[in-house]
Amino acid sequence: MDDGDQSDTTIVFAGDSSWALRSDSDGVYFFTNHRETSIFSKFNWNLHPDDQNRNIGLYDGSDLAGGLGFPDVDNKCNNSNSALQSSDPPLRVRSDSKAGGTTAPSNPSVSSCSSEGPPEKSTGSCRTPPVIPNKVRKKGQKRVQQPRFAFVTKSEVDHLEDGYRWRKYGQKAVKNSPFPRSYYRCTNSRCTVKKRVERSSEDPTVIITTYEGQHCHHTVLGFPRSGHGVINIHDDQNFISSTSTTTAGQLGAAPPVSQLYYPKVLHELPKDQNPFSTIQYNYSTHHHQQSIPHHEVGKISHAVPEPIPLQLAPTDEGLLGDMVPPNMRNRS
DNA sequence: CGCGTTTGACCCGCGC
DNA sequence: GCGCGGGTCAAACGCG
Repeated sequence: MDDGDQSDTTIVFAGDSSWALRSDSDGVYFFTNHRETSIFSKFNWNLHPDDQNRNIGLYDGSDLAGGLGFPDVDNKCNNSNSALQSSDPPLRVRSDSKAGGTTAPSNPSVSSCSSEGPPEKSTGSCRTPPVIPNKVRKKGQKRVQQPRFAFVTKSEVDHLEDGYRWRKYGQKAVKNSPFPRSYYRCTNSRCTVKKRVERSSEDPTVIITTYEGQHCHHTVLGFPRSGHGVINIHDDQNFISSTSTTTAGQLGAAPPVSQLYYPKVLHELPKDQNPFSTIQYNYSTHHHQQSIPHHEVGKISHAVPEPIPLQLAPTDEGLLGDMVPPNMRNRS
């Protein structure tokens, strides 16, 4: 059984503002239309410039590094991206003796990851130093974080394969939730990307994966693989999110890897049939859906027959059938 | 032995 | 100032 063969994903661009967000789902990035493009570009979403309707291809099949929400390989560990620089998190350095250096780097950004700084003990992380001492940080200076976004994914497996290797560095109990939150770093020594994985307390079938930062390297395992994708953008003045449904199980020869790279086409579902309306509602008060035109779909998909939204691959049914919202069952 | 996970401790920001 | 919750560290441990 390919766990994770099927999942349904809501992609939320959470704010790259301060940490003082009440929750990730409240993370708001203030988008205007052109800034949407900008933000997508940050993550190297392959926006088609002629796409006037904010349709987004997950990747164009030629860009191995351009997986869903992941950057192209252009040494972003150096953070040449000025936008990232501006939002570089003044990551903390433990001020206790264990942390070793408490000296603030001349450049508080993570840009030094590629060359200087003592290699981290086990991961060789490019956090050089890994964090900035808060005691050095100017008083009142808000801790900012890198651009981040979250995938809200229906899945039984907590850790969704996304083509990158992650090292878990922490786990915390989440208040008002029986499910812990796990913290991961990219194992690439030059990569600063982190992600948090937690299961929704409201819907245990929902995995919330929050990515922070940009990968500066290729995926492993030859990601992304062939896929099929449409992202439907929902936005209001203060918010942008997107939704796609995915399936990997229908790919047959494809290993049970990332759901993220096997998005189904999500047709324009009536709102009352949208199984994720509840989830989306957490982020936005209203949506409008748009689908990638067929010619765009063709550019980014092959090998996957056009699925019906939320249709389960046969082998998925036993495991995931219960995850299908009642209003979406018996649709095939 | 290297790599990844676990887990308790620690630090910080924030609200009261 | 204190308590709480979130995020991180790092020693210990497990596994291949």
